[in-house]
Amino acid sequence: MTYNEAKDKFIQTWGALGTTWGINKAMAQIQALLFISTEALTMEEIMDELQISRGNASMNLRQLMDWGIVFKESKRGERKEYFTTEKDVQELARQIAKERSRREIKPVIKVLKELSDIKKDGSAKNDEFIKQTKSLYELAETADTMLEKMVNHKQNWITKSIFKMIK
Amino acid sequence: MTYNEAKDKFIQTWGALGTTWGINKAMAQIQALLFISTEALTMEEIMDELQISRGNASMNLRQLMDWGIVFKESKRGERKEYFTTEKDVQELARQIAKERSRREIKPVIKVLKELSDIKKDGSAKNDEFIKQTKSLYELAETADTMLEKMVNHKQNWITKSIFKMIK
DNA sequence: TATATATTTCAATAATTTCTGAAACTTTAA
DNA sequence: TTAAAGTTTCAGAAATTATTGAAATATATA
Repeated sequence: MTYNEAKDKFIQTWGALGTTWGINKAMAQIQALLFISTEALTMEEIMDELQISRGNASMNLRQLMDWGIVFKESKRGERKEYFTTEKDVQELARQIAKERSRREIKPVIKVLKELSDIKKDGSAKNDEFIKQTKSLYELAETADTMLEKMVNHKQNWITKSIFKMIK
Repeated sequence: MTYNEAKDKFIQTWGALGTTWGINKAMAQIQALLFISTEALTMEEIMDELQISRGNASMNLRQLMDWGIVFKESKRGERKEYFTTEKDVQELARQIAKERSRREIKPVIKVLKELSDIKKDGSAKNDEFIKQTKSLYELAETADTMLEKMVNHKQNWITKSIFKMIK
């Protein structure tokens, strides 16, 4: 496999993986491209490599920046902007975990708490509802707390704690 | 909030969460409905509760069964089938983790391994590609191994190991 | 200030995914 | 068998999501 074939396969694979996890293809592909690039790229270069439109590139770069995993760079004497991504996989994973927690998990936890707090009326279905939403709430809380610890832990936690985790 | 409002909100919230994680809304909602239900439901009841068509219900129930989180039950003397879901959240989480690993993570790990194995040619971009895909491969491997341990561990691992994990 | 360069926005369009409904199929029981 | 009840399949329709491209906006330089 040549470099270009490998590069292409990587970008395609990353885009497809993103899709199955609710992340739009272009967004995942832009990040993939930056991730293996030796230098920062311009929007023009990204559009060209991935064969996407200016608008698409612009919108997805903005989203990636909102996620905190892509950054703008200016080169002195140059008018246009250059883009890079977080290159450290641990940091990348942490940042993504942090954002997904903030955007998607935390709000759901809040709802689950509310819901499991409806008052008892003694009926079986009501009891079941409270029981089930409460246990879901507890699981989500625990999982999110774990994610949070991971997010706040700056050293490469994962390799260190894996065998400690389930003893 | 009345029981019915709460129930509705739960189903909606669960459907919406599914959507952001690449799971189709009806599928998530059917699972939610079964999860809080005191008894097994027929397809008819599911269609009626969620206002979805027969085809939709049938297809998504099949998928949920393929994921191993919804089961068919037959009641003696009754012709139609009844559906239930896994009621234990830990087991539910385990099963979902197991399937996502098998379907989505493992295949990507395989590709990453292949890609990080392309031969060196000394060029900077080639070196960078190998370095980056390799570190992604290693992260994915470690995370997946962790997931696997979780999956194979039958007791409520999460509450037990959380504080052990990051010390 | 005017001009060129670069970026963002957004309405229109395209692509993809989901859903419907009816026909085909299966199963049970009379 | 035949009929009735239940389920699956799938082509077409609907809904949702992603993408384009051009106008509007912003920014730097002469």
